[in-house]
Amino acid sequence: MSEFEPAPPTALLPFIHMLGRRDRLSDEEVALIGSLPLRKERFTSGSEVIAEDSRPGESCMVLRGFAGRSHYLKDGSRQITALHVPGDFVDLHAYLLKVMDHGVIAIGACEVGFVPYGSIRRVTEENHHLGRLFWLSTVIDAAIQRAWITCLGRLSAEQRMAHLFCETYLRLEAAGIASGGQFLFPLTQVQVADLLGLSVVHVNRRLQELRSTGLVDWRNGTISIHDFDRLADLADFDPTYLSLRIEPR
Amino acid sequence: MSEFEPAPPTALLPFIHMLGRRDRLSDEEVALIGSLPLRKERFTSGSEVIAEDSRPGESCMVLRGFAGRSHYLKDGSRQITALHVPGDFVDLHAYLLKVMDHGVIAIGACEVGFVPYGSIRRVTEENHHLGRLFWLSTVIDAAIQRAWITCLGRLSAEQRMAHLFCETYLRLEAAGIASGGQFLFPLTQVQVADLLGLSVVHVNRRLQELRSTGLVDWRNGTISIHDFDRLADLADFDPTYLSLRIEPR
DNA sequence: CGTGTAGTTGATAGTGCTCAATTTTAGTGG
DNA sequence: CCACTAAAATTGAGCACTATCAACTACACG
Repeated sequence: MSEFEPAPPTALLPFIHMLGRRDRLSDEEVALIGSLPLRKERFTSGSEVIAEDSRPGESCMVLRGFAGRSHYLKDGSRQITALHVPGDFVDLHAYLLKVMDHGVIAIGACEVGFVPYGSIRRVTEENHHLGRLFWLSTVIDAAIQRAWITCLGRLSAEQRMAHLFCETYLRLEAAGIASGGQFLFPLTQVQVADLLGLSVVHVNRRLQELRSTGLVDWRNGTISIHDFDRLADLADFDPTYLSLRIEPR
Repeated sequence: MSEFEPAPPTALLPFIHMLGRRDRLSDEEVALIGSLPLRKERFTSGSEVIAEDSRPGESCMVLRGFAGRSHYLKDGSRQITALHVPGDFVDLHAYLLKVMDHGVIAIGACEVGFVPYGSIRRVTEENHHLGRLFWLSTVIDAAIQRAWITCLGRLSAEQRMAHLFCETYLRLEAAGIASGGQFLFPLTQVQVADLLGLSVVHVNRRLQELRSTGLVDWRNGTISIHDFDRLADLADFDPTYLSLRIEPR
């Protein structure tokens, strides 16, 4: 980073880190991202960050902790359609969609930053490359969602859980906040059930089975992956869809 | 359309129609879309339009028929993660992702148009509004995928099928090629099973049940929805996620 | 020490899968 | 136009995976 550019706010580092794993960023671009006005807010687990069917005027980004996208059905059941980690510009989608087709909720304690649409527009029009990187971030979200569709459609409960653990680890690593196969994972089993389209009881039982393989453990809000390769193999996990390669975009 | 602008090629009308259901397009923008070079190609059912793991240099758009995104698993099973209808700019995603994390296949006989990345870049940089609309098209894809995640995670087999029928009808209507509750649907039951994450046998049995409700029928490659509202109610279908509203984007 | 949440266990039922066979439909060449 | 063939749709039987319901335990917090 040039000594003449001010350092971006610490809160934005995971986002910059995440983009930096996908393409080169110029100093000017880093500064431009740093210039985004950011309204920070904290949420307790389960609370609503953005309401379904609302029309927000800002997009939100996860700064610390986890957030998710939630869909409620008529019968009261719920599906969490995405899990977002620090650095994810979660609601860039609504910048274009205008109306929320889903809610955004905090999963575990979570700090979120809100960026007004006007600033997003200014930055993307001012710098085409950055505009494409913002676009890229939504398109990576879509790729992750496709992987989840395959996961829910064709994998067993045990495989789905293993897949979630593999993916979450790599994404946290890409955001620069996990290494050595360990990461904080402050979800309840109910939340994991809603992520994986399973019942809590079944999540509990398959988790015990996964533990007994020795490949991975999840206790007290921490996941430890003891053998990533074999876990990935079990889950049919192929990280291509995370686009973790530096490419000119 | 201004009498001084040349009409866009017929092949692009579904795309223009689809965008026109989401925002107003100026004559100039329609002309700019019409200026995109389009290499057309036909595919027979099941053939590969774009290979998984490849690095294409053009994005493809469905002109006629259906296309889908496919994921193959190690054990040979397959999940189709998206169904695309005429007007869908399917592989705008790869414009940013660079490497295909999935394949694109023809579902039924299908005509596809290929647009080189250079032209996409030119158009989106030349006209910021059109750039946002291209972005929007990928973000709507993502919204549809989220709805599918909920569908696979929380709905019964019968509901999933009903949901697919409701969604496909509205999308075809938005592309200007379906009305009156009827549309061509040249999929095999195997393909529907791979879309819904079910076995063929089960698709067949639930389909018979759906038929017996009288709400919908699917025979000889044609779907007839006899009571959309009740079918949508059965499927817990809410079209919000399709963004079928004209908004300044 | 009481209360609430999260995690765990048992028992039972249901939904959807697999395997295997049969019927129907569509396409092909004679 | 018919016989032949392959693909698609359908049916039956048995089984596996996952859900539901209802307790019960463990732990954190005031």
